[in-house]
Amino acid sequence: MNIDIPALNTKIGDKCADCPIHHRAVCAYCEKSELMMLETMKSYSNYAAGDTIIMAGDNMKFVGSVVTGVASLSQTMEDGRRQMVGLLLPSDFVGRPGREYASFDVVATTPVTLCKFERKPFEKMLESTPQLRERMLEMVLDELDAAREWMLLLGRKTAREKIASLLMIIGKRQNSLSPFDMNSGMKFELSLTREAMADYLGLTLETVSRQINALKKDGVIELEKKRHVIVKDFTRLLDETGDDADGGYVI
Amino acid sequence: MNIDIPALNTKIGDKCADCPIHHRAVCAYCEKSELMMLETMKSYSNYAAGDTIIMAGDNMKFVGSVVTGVASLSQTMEDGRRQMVGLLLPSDFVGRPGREYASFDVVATTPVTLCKFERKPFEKMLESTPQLRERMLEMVLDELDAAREWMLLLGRKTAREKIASLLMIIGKRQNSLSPFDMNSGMKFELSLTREAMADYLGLTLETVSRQINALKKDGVIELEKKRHVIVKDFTRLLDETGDDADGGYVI
DNA sequence: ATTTTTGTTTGATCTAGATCAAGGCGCGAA
DNA sequence: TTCGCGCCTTGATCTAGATCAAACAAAAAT
Repeated sequence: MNIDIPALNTKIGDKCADCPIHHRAVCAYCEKSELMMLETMKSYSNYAAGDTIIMAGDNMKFVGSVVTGVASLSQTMEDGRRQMVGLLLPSDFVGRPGREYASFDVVATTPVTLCKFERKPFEKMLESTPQLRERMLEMVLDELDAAREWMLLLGRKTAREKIASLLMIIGKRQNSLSPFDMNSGMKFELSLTREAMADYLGLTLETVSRQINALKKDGVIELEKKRHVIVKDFTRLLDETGDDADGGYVI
Repeated sequence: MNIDIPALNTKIGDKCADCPIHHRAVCAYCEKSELMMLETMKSYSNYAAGDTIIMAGDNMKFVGSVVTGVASLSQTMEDGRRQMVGLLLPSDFVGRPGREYASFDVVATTPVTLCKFERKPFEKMLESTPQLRERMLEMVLDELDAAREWMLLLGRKTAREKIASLLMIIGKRQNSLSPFDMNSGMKFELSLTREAMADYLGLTLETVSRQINALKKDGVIELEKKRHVIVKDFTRLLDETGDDADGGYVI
């Protein structure tokens, strides 16, 4: 078997024919689902907000990608301290080919639809499809870079910088914006609770609340309905992240 | 070209015939160096402590692996705040096939010998050698897991837990120990300055100094010559990390 | 052998963010 | 329409770790 899969080169923002989502990676194969179905046994699952999709230590039966909703990748210490180590938005890949057991919890933050493939058949496909493996490697390298950016945030940024960075990342991602447009404002839904944000940023929920309201008071953002953010002053928000003006934020 | 490279399955601790180091990944190809030399143009470089090996933004001319010494992967903010995002010990891979530019600084912490391959030929080899790509993917997945473990440390651990975790990681790695032996003590060289440790842990050097001396006073470790650590009570140190007794620390 | 330089310890003080403690504000259920 | 329950806000207080400031130790450099 050696099928040419042009969709492998799918970039963020391209649409996949089958799934109504922005695919950047693996689920791009859905386009070939008639072909792949046979051996990958694709299926969809829905999860309610708060559901644990995968627990650390679980035997990983499937890999897949997020179709709708937001899930989080997190770690919990025995005494309850929790750290989110990844945010899974639509098009993000879930699971690890070649890994028998999960290292982290995957929890649905909002209602989530997942597009699943059984792991074993997927791994077989991976073996026979060099482009897929290549794409996989590229994807994981991106994740690694993102994780390392996040380490800077966790280790060295102030609470305000952390919040600004989070807003930038989610806003940009949701608006599928390149690093250089939008000098005007942007508007997006922040589908995380204050607690989830705190777990992501290594803060307490009280500090998150205070900092968000401080940014509001300072006229950098506006809030409507608590979860809808309007960035009034984009350049200012970027400043507040503490990052170099040019770089990064392409997650 | 389709050479079988059994060394690809080299595990941590196995010796490579050519380089006098423990290879777990790519440099395992040195075993095949006669064959590969032609197109990969392997070479060695030495760096003094403090030398910048690669700067963020540099055009990456090579990939390679650390043969001797310790290097660090780090990020610096405009105002000088620095966060280490990875520690490169002997056998660790440096660089990113498929990436034109470096995302992070690589700095020699101690004198370092690097085994280098030009990136382009290496990438070509990667294309023609599926096992190599597979190995590469596995390696990057490990790094990603390690980065995420570190995110928990940075976001949620106390200063004391951070120090204990660092000592565990370096000690275990240097002694090539599996997670289950050594109920007695262990001894190792801690080749990082207090400042480097601080940059790694998201602390100040004063706090690092105080916490190390606190662990000494509490009888968990002993110090000889400032950079040589003797872990007196291994179980105790493990406790102090805050981690589950069983898990992880296989970097 | 003596001066620099570079790294480490230790103390005193300060502060960002944590912790503790009420209230408030939707919103779905009854 | 009111009750209850998840979120969110806001205030008061506390504290781990940062910051500031010396002095000390060990290794280079002269």
